Amino acid sequence: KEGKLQEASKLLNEMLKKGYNPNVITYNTLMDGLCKEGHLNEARKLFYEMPNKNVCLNVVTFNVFIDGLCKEGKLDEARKLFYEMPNKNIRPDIVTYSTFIDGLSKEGQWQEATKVIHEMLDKGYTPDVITYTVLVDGLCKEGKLEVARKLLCEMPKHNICPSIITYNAFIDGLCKEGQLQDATVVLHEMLDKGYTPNVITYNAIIDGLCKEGQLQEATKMLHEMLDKGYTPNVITYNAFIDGLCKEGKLQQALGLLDVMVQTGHQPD
RNA sequence: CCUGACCUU
Repeated sequence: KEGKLQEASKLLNEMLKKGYNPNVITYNTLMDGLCKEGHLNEARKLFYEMPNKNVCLNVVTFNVFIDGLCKEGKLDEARKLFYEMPNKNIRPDIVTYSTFIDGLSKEGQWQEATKVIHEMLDKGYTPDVITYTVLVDGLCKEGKLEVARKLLCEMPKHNICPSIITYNAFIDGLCKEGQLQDATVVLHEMLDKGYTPNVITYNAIIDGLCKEGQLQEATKMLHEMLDKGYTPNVITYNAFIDGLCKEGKLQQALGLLDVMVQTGHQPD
């Protein structure tokens, strides 16, 4: 989690040499780190080496690797693994389903995603807040805002509380469709229900406003954010700078770049 | 002791 994968890999080799037996958790932990640092090939090597070292793969091994593959755009390989799991006597769990459905929806494979969702429900798995969020986000990005809204509203009926991330996904969807007034309505619904928005909530709205050319409104939002004690991040500034550039306000954009640097935010 | 969801270009 500190990104020191070389050191971690060295330790694994040392363990093997000294005759300690790494277990499935050792391998899963390392594979996850490797995937997240973009060393998918190294992770794959471990995945196929585990049986030779007499370590049994478990559902987390598959979950980690399927997620890594999806995030690197290797959906075909992820799919193969997903469908192979039953042959290895490993049942996909709710994490496997959410991970794979997220991967499919991010690649626009909505047909297959729907099939997998039905399989999941047929097998009696109960979607959790993350499964719902994956779906809300995917639907929003497909422009199916009303379906997403319906799902969001149904969650409490199934005793699942939307999280801040669920709301953020929906608010972002509304903003991207230009439904900014609705986005602020949802924001206030959130506040009424006692949720605390975060920088991502504000960024989604600021970006939406900037893209609509409502820069003065966006500025107001930024100040609301600051007043409430939230710190803008590099994405906040980027969204703003992009909005200013697209409105031809290059002087202001450059000015904001200065503010950014002076407030200790590293431009990327 | 390990795994899944949200924001800019």
